[in-house]
Amino acid sequence: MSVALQEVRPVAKRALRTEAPAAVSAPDFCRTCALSSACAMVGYGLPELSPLYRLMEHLGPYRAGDAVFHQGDVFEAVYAVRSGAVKTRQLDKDGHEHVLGFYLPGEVIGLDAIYPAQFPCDAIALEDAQFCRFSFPAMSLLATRQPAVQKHLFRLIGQRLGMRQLLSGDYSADERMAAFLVDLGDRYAARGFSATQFRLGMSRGDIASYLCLAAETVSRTLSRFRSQGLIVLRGRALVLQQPETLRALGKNLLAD
Amino acid sequence: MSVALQEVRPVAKRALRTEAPAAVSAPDFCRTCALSSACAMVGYGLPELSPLYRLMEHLGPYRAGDAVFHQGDVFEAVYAVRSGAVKTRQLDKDGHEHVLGFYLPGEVIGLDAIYPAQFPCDAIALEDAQFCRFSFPAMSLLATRQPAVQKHLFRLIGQRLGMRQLLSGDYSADERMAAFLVDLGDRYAARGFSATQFRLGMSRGDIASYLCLAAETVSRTLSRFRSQGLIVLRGRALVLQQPETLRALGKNLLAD
DNA sequence: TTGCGGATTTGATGCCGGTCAATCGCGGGT
DNA sequence: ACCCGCGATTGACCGGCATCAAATCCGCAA
Repeated sequence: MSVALQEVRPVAKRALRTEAPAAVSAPDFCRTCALSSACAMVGYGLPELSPLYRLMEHLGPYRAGDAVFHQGDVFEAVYAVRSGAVKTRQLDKDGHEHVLGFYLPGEVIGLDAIYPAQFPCDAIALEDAQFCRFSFPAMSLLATRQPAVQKHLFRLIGQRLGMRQLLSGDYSADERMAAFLVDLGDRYAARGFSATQFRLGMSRGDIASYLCLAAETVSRTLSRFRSQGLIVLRGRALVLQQPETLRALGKNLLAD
Repeated sequence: MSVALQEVRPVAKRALRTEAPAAVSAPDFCRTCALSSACAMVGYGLPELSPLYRLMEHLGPYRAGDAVFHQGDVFEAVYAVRSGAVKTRQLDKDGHEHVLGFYLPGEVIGLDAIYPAQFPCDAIALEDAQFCRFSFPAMSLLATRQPAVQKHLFRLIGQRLGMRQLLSGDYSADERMAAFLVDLGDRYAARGFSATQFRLGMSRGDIASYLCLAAETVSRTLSRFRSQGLIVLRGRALVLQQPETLRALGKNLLAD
């Protein structure tokens, strides 16, 4: 069975180095990264950008359970996932965990720390993972010189905002679960993987926290989806058998 | 009894006109506006900004129930509330309304439309209201030349993002309601009004939709808060009698 | 002032999903 | 291969909030 999350690793090993501006031969990973446009601005021989050459650096590998940054850390950079999978989570004042999001290769973590300039959450690797770290001051500066980068940043932030708004409605467990699965599939597809076969990198408890449900409800809902033939599920390996039925179920939570 | 929302109107009538760059005599309203820094960049005699003189224009007055913009409209501008109060709402694919937010004088609407460049919601005046409209392309351009404006924009967007994340947790009706009241008070205070005495400009149904509760639950919760001495409520006129108790109740939903 | 319609409050009832608890299954380490 | 332990599943039960319904309040206009 396909294991999408793991297929990324070999590719990521030959990812772009800022010191080696191998423009044309940028690896597959970078082509699908959400920050590729900012990245492309670096190392393409624009003299006025030379102070920004150190905009990006590589981080990792991290092991499952490691934190990339912690709640309360000063915000100095955003992170693009190069390989692996990550969750962000908040500990509330009573110590309860709330998962804010999951991030796949090519996606960007940390944008919600712009205000108030410190991270509102921990970022925890769900499996072995690597990252590209982008200094945010440097990126802001780049944005003032390259309107395309500024536009891209606005876009990335706005995207997260829209997603959050949807999740804050009052929806049933079925709607949330269906939308979650379809959204994951769509995001895998956007990064070049299968939209219907992938591995859930996170525990049932993480999913539950993200969707504001109990872990038992997640489990029950998935079991029912399976008995209805909507999905095939063995452990964390998932196949969406009827993605359009699921999409219809979650339509109010999905953009478009 | 103090009626904060209405006290804004007389002030707003002498608000800044772009055609009359009366720098020093900017009225009280502009001093507390969330976009004042961007506004201040305009009309302060910086020659290189001359093409941006038309960045801002006045809109209104609108009547209660009027829409400032509609779901699906192309995103070309953001709007600062000059007077009155506004809600933004989304109609889902089944036609059910979901209130996304309420906006007081000095606050900014429309930032969540940056991506995908169209408004995800209607903006509806809750009472008579006036606005300042800021062309977003012009403001983006200004941001590339004035890093302070760019920073401010990032900050405003990030602020909304943080607020959304909180509301998407699973909290009880009491927590949501208490946090809602305290947040409103804090926001009035930030704009120079009383933090403990104000008028609820929106219906119970609007509050319910915003907090993902039923209107009856909102009513019952408020009644209980009243019987516990936490608030005094007559119709839509509200006094927070024990703001710190309320703040403690809603602590997990409130920033800081 | 009176009368109307919508908003709000209050009550009765039911359901979805949370909680508690027991069992099962799988993966890792020895 | 065999445990061991945590994650996942399944069942039983319960509670908070939605829903349905009815009464009351309030603003507005004639």
